[in-house]
Amino acid sequence: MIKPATRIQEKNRASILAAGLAVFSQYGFRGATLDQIAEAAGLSKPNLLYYFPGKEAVHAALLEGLLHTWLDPLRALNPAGDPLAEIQAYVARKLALSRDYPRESRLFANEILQGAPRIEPALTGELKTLVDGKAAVIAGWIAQGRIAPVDPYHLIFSIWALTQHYADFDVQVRAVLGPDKPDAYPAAGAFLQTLFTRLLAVRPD
Amino acid sequence: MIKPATRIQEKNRASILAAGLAVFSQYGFRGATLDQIAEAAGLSKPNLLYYFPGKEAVHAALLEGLLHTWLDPLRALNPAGDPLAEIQAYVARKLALSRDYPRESRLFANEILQGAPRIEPALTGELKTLVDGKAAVIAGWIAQGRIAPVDPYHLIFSIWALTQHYADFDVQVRAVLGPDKPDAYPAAGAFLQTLFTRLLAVRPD
DNA sequence: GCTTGATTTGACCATCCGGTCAAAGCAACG
DNA sequence: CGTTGCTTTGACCGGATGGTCAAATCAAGC
Repeated sequence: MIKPATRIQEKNRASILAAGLAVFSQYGFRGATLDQIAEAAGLSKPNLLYYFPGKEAVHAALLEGLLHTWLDPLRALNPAGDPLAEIQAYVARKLALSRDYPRESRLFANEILQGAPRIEPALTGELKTLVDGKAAVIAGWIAQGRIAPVDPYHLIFSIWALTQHYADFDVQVRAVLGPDKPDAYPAAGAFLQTLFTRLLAVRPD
Repeated sequence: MIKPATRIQEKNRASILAAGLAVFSQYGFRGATLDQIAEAAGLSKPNLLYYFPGKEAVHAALLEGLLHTWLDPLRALNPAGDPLAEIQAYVARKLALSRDYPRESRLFANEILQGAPRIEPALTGELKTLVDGKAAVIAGWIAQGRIAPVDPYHLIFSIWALTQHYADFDVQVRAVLGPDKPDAYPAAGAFLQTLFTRLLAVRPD
């Protein structure tokens, strides 16, 4: 019963989502206008509304696709791996996400900042479940003495905060570092590796 | 030549700013409406516009007052103090700011997220100057071997990111921790103290 | 080339929103 | 009480914005 979605449909839906990402992430939901999105997508406004029933729907489609991508790096944390290496790899993946998909990060940040009116259910559901699971894994590592003791939840928060900061507060980072340092990410990566090593490495004594 | 601002003027201006803070921090600049702000302030819209020339002016007044408050904790970093204690105290002050003034934090975050269209000059000016100065102080401490070597700029970024996260992403933090843990700040404070101690303490060897 | 269904669009609508204005209310002071 | 200047407001305006609709265009199969 599902219509098989022609070539042209896929193409237009894709460019609308791409345009929506660009516009929503820069101006926020209310700040974005359908005309802006339509123009960025190379379509007329009524034509855009032929593919999505409304502004809300474009935004919702973006957020839905986003959450998965965003949680994948955490999902990949392997309980059977070496604890410190696993966490370092997670940090690196998350930082790469900030570097490569800053607009997605800002779209997400905008949503949370406004109180997550559209994805609150996903936070208390999917997100919490996943984090609870991984926090238990980390707590296990700590109990085994394989990493230094820390609150697993706040450890995860710290990874989110530190990595997303470089995407969400990009303008500020750039302003402080000055124009000669156009790319903060190499130094950021090195810093974060140092930070989490010193935080988590079991002291040799 | 300056009019001495009556009691009633001060009161109304104050309640407009309070209302503006509440509304702007929740909905962003474009998402906020003058009617909302006026109602929250207990005034009619034209009456609000009698005290401020426009929406922009209310927002600007809020941001202006904000930057000073926001930078004070960093300004108080004392070059003559004990390095680790100074940084820990800075972290504590900044975290207290997130706890006590979350709306101010979100207002600022909103502005930066949108590309800082209204306070970019302050970022490249006042902010950068202050950070450059304090980064030099930290670099001095490192050169003297009084704290472990780290990139001073990214150290400062990490303090901002970690403390502001608890205000800006409050909804997410709450969603993950669940309803039984209504106040994340005590645990957050302890976690951050541990983190920065392990990051910066000079290893006894 | 004709039919059919998918796609596109110009014109239009209702609502919201920032902002104006003239007039009304009101407090203070002579 | 009357005047003066500060404060408040109902009514209104113009432009932006989300969304609709009927008609036009186009693509594909026959």
